[in-house]
Amino acid sequence: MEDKKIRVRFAPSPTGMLHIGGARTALFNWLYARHYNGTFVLRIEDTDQVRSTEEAVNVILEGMKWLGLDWDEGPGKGGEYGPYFQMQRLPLYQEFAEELLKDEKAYYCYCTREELAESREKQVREGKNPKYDRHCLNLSEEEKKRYEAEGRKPVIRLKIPTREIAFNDLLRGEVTFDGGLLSDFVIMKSDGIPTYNYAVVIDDALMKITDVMRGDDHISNTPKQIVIYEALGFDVPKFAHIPMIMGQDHTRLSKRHGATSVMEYKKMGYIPEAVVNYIAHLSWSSGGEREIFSKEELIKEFTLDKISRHAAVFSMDKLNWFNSEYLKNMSIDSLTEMLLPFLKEANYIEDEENLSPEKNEYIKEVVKLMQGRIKNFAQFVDYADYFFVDKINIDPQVFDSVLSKEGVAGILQALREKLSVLECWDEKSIENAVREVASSLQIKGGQIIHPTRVALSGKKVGPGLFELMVVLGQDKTVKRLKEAIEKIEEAKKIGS
RNA sequence: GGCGCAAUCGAAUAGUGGUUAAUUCAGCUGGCUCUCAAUCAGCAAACGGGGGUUCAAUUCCCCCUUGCGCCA
Repeated sequence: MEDKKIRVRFAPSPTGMLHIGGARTALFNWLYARHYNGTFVLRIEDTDQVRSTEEAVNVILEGMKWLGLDWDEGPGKGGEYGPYFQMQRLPLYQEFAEELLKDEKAYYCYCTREELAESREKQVREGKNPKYDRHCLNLSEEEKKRYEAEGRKPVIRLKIPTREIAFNDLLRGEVTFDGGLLSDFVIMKSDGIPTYNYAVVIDDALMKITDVMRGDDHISNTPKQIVIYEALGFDVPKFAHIPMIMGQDHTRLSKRHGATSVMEYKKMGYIPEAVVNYIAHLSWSSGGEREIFSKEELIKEFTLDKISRHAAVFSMDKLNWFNSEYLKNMSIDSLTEMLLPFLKEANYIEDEENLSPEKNEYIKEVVKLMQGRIKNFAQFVDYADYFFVDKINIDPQVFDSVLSKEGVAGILQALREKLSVLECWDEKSIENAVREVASSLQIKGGQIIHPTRVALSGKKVGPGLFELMVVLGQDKTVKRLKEAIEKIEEAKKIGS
């Protein structure tokens, strides 16, 4: 059985976004399947009818696709163990529940919420650990009829054996639980919908899943599931419980920690390969010192023994580092192409499909200046705005600290005069011109360069000034110098 | 509350029964430079506590603590 082909699955609930933790679980399963030439199944656990939406299903599929995690069986793919949506598998759960009832491994329970609460309170009062009191375990047919006549709808509970339940976790070794402490939990609700722990077993068993890799928040669910596997005579799969991902404050990752949905990273302009590369390194490492790996390399390197057992903290800093590494190593052409949707979104360009060759060339020049300076595309939009808008925005604080200094207007004026008649608009000529102005005014280069940068870009930081001016062009440079001078004069008037 | 899982610099990970406990990110200092970024050089920074086992424990075992999770 060791050489049986590996089958793993990712089984998200479509109740929201595909979040970072889910994506990492999906990734580990995917890497594991690809490494061992196994099968990666995607199953949608949509039995939570209140919270599940079709929209959320699409968002999850979209996220998986964006990350490049393709599934062999599942939505849109089919497969011989379908359907892959739990709500389409309801008859299956019913069928096996009946088998359990017949074998007396499960039983109908008619207890009401109130009765259960009362029993629980009583047990707590007596200092016991509350669990279902098995009131309905041996109901006679008459008692059942009487309850039904009262209009009660039964649930189905599983009979938990009083013995030790153990399993061998691939990452943690043997984990044991005392079955006597477990309650006879509900497997089928009164509306015919299976509960999580039950449905997951039926599906994993019928889908012939060999290795269940999931978050370690499921460790405590595992003994319950094992009871079902055994009650039904199914092969128990291997389990590997991977550590969870926490936020900076070491609590479960949630909206409070900023972006937790993978699609938000797309929106912010992260590269999917970088995101994959980073989340692969949460609780996993190659063992060596290299951290940058392509997907193919990750597949090659990925094995269970390199997964650590403790929770990892998500770090935006590290993600940013991964992303800028990818950014730095990308060609200007592909970088530009990936950037276009963001420029469109920001209204910097009209139509990303039909760009004029000149405009395209211009964007590439800007990209050259910004590559190595940005962590993601959203930041590009922010840092490079002045290349795309007509009127630049100068932060009042920046204006005060740089442009309203004594003598700045005169400096910019001198520079404007020089540059407006400059014959040759290349980096060298511009630099010469700027330095000449500086020396004729007997000031240092920096004293002219810094205010000029603010005048042209509205920012104190950015690319080298001369290359910036080359890309911006002579007309705009001169125009913005003029506008800055006017602004300074205006501010003075108001001030005095 | 019961049960379970975990524990190495701020973060992610290496690592070993005897080591100067390593690397990356972040931080700090300096070089380069018109700023920022990049880059280069350097600095700082950790084995949660207590018992064992052992000549020796960060490493193996137990307890505690703390964190997280599941159930209630």
